[in-house]
Amino acid sequence: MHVYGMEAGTYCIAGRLRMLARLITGRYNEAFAAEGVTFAQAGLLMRIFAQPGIRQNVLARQLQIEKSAMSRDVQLLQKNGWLTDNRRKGLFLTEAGTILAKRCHKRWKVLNAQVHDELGAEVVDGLTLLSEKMIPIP
Amino acid sequence: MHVYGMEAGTYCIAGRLRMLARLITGRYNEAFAAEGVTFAQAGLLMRIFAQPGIRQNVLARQLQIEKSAMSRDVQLLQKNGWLTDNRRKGLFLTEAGTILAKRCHKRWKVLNAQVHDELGAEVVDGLTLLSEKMIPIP
DNA sequence: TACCAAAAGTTGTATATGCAACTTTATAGA
DNA sequence: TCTATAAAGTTGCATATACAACTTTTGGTA
Repeated sequence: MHVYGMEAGTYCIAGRLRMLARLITGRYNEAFAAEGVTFAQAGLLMRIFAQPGIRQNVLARQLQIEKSAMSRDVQLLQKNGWLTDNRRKGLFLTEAGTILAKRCHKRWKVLNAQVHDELGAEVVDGLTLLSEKMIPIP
Repeated sequence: MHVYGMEAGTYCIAGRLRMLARLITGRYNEAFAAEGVTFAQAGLLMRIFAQPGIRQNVLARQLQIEKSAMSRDVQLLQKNGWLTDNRRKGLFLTEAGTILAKRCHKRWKVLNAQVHDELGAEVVDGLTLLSEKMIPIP
């Protein structure tokens, strides 16, 4: 077997996904940094805005993240005064949280369009379909 | 504005990518666990097999991970006796490392085909093209 | 109401990763 | 050869995440 026999085959799709995820996450984080939040925080704020009263476990399922990670993220939002203090009855934004969610949404729209262009509609649509297929209850 | 006005728009492509990356990474890790290595370690072993003498910084660029993360991953491989001890002259596999790389490659082939089927050729090809476009020097 | 089991949420621990500062190695030019 | 600079590699630190154990809440039933 010659030296390069394995080369063409050694990529892992997982690696590709992770690499792209890192790059794109960086872009989102840069954009949301202007609002003083991370990509993850902005995403949560926007989702809670859209689905007030949503439970952590539902969000965790939608976003496919650990409930423990969700718990900590939510605690952070509350510490910043963006959530009401009745967390365990469902998640609701405060005034400040609502304002911030709207500001994030504006930035999101611009950036998402950019990224959509860069990645190409096929890939994005493919990813979207996959996500929907893989999430039990969106 | 009604409550669900923002809902359709709150997903972030970054989130989709990260979610899928988590899911798929889990699959690879499960498969490689039978060889006692993680997905990341297996990937490195296979790449060093294919490109003996490669430098850490080149690998880091190819995989788009931090050079610091690469340094630590490489140290781990060496601690396990899979790399020769001339790390700074380029990376070379030991006998044990070579054997393991080949075993990993067998598993990789099976799993990659499975994942390829599940995700669909369009998405995988799309991701592959993107990766190649985004990596400065493959 | 009282109790039990399941679901939801929290916390501890280990590991992974990004960023920045630092050290070591390589390279070009006097 | 010697030196200055850049490149490569390492380490420290902060944060993110997975997994597991634990606590709290919920919902059904006697």
